Amino acid sequence: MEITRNEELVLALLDESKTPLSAYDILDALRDQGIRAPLQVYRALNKLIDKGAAHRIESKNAFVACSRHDCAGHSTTIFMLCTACDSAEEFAEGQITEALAAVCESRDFNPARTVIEMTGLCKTCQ
Amino acid sequence: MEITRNEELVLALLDESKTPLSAYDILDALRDQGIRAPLQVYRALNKLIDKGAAHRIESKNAFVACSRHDCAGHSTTIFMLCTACDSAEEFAEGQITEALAAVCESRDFNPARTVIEMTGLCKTCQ
DNA sequence: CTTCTGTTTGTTATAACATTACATTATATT
DNA sequence: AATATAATGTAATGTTATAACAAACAGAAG
Repeated sequence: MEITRNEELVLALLDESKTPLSAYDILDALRDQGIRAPLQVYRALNKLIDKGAAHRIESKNAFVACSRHDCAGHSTTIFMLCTACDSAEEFAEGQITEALAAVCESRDFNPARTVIEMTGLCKTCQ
Repeated sequence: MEITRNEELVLALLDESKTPLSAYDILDALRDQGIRAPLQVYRALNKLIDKGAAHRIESKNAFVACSRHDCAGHSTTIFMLCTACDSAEEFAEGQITEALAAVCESRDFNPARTVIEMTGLCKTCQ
């Protein structure tokens, strides 16, 4: 799957950023480079998310580049979001992925997407 | 802690509803009963959430009544959200709560709030 | 009872986030 | 070149959430 110019711009920006960016942050940052409307940003973000190259942080309405190899893979992503420095640390944890899978099994739920987000203070900020 | 009139209206509506409601759904439903502006709804919702009487579903920007005794208690709430019937099933699972606590411990993260939401097909709909 | 204080309420306006609809351009295949 | 498909641009609009301020209310202190 090819990456388009707009996707490339958005992904590069997310990659450089130390914190999650809102769609409108992205729009503002890329006006020079020809991004003029929200839709251009949302389209690029959605494609990137489909490809596993970016994630949406639901509890912030914001977006980050995927920090792992390629999150299309099948373990559940967990985010630790710091309210002080606004950092977003991404990781996976086999035990939790499995525990959730077991719960779905036992309750006959067929999950398409799982969101795990913890908000609080990171190591540095507490 | 007293419950105010607006909180009562909003909570009663959420309690009756089989599915999560957006703030504007609530606003529309309660116009007759004197709710006229978004802020009245958001204020009530925030209070209810603080009291553990309601939850916000981050991945839907919607709200539900707490279906358990009183979620101020300290296990993490998990939601299973069905994309077909729009149901939201709430529950807790000790193993997952503990596994997340362990991860926080090991990474020196101090969590204030944890969101776990699984979106997919419920038992009935799949 | 009345003054003070803090909380809840109401209202308007506006900010922040996201999508619909439609016209256009690019690409790739036949 | 003709056609089909995907990507892009633009304007308008829809949806979600908060800021700022004024007013009403309730309880405590004098």
